[in-house]
Amino acid sequence: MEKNLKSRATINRMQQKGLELFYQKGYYRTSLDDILKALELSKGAFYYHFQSKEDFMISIVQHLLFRKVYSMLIEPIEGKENPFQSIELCLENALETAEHNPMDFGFVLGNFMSEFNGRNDQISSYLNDITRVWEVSLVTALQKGKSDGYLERHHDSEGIASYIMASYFGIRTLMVGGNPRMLRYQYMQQLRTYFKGMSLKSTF
Amino acid sequence: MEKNLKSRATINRMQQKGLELFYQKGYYRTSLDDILKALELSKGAFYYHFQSKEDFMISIVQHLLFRKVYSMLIEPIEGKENPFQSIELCLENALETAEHNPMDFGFVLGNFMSEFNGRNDQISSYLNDITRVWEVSLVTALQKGKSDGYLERHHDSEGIASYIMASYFGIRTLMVGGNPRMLRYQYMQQLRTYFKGMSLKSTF
DNA sequence: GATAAAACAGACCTGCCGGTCGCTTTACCC
DNA sequence: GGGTAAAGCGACCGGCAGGTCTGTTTTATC
Repeated sequence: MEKNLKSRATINRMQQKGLELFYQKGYYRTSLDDILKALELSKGAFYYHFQSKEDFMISIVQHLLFRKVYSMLIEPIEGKENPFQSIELCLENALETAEHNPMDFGFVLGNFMSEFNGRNDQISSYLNDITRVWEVSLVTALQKGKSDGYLERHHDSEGIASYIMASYFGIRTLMVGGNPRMLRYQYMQQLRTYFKGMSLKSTF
Repeated sequence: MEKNLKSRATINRMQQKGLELFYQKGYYRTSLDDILKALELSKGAFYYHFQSKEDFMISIVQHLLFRKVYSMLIEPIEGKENPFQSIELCLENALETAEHNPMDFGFVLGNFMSEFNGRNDQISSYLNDITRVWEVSLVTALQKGKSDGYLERHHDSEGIASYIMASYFGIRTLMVGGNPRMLRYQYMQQLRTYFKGMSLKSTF
């Protein structure tokens, strides 16, 4: 294998397993040895590719985590006609995936945010960047919805976006300890009620 | 001072400072030495009163944390007439307190839930107990609201309660990294919109 | 003021964690 | 196929964490 390719492959394996274990056990409770043992790699290999555990985490956030959030929550609503319908479908899918995941520990982004908030400003900052991209995507969809006549102009797109995000963050936390199936159903039902009150064209 | 009283006083000081630091830095990142140093107490004192760090945390959850959640989120809505109005006011107050707290790290209960979910079943269980008490209180208020003609009977009280809780969990997470003042305003605005769609007697 | 229990002090143990460093192996190039 | 740099190895280090244990101080009781 080409050297550069091998390097990238190793880095990728480390990031993948790192995200997996950090998500499962939390960043601070997961040691590098845990990750390296699972990959059958050594400390030397790790510190050849990364400067520190923190640097490693940042690379995971910026690459893997961002892509994960993007493909799951942002991309599915980009450029769609009806914002309410597309957001609803997108969240429904996200919750369904979580529900059927026997190893679900909540919303990755949300977990990391509460783990790093106030503890590590740099990582928090990168996590907030992702949140902001999601927010922008929701606001854009809602604004477009106004142009296309799905939503009255007087509504606050930013406010709606924040509310949607907050509710999703929260329901994912609740789903871990509660009945995921029921909570997903209840959540979608209430989200529809919420949307219905603002929607012009009744597609419900 | 009477012995038993002194014991209780020390235990209380430990729990208070423990909750404070666990909230600020997280449970796993806070060492017993951190807590004991802040209190000018020794390991001997700690292990005289508690069996382990975990035992200590459980006592904090069951006593301090429960009371905190109860007085802030449950008691204010108990026995009130208009459920929407009382819930709205209660959450408004909670968010305002958070907003003006320069050392805000999010919703205590939510942070602990995402820290312990999947890592420590026992503590998670106690945290979920608190969540459930909150849920029951919301459902009760909503059911009473149906009797008193504030809410149509066909609405799903449990679903509404879950949705309210989820949104609060989430907005508190977002407030740490974002603009708390704006987020609080947006949240309350959207909560009112959500309630408005279900409310019979228009008190808004 | 002697006594016994309660309350606390703090040195110490063991294990782990992030990080270092000198060395070996692997892959490419001429 | 020997040289060279990338890639990887793993023993080791210092620090700190939870927890133990022995000894000391405080407090109530007689």
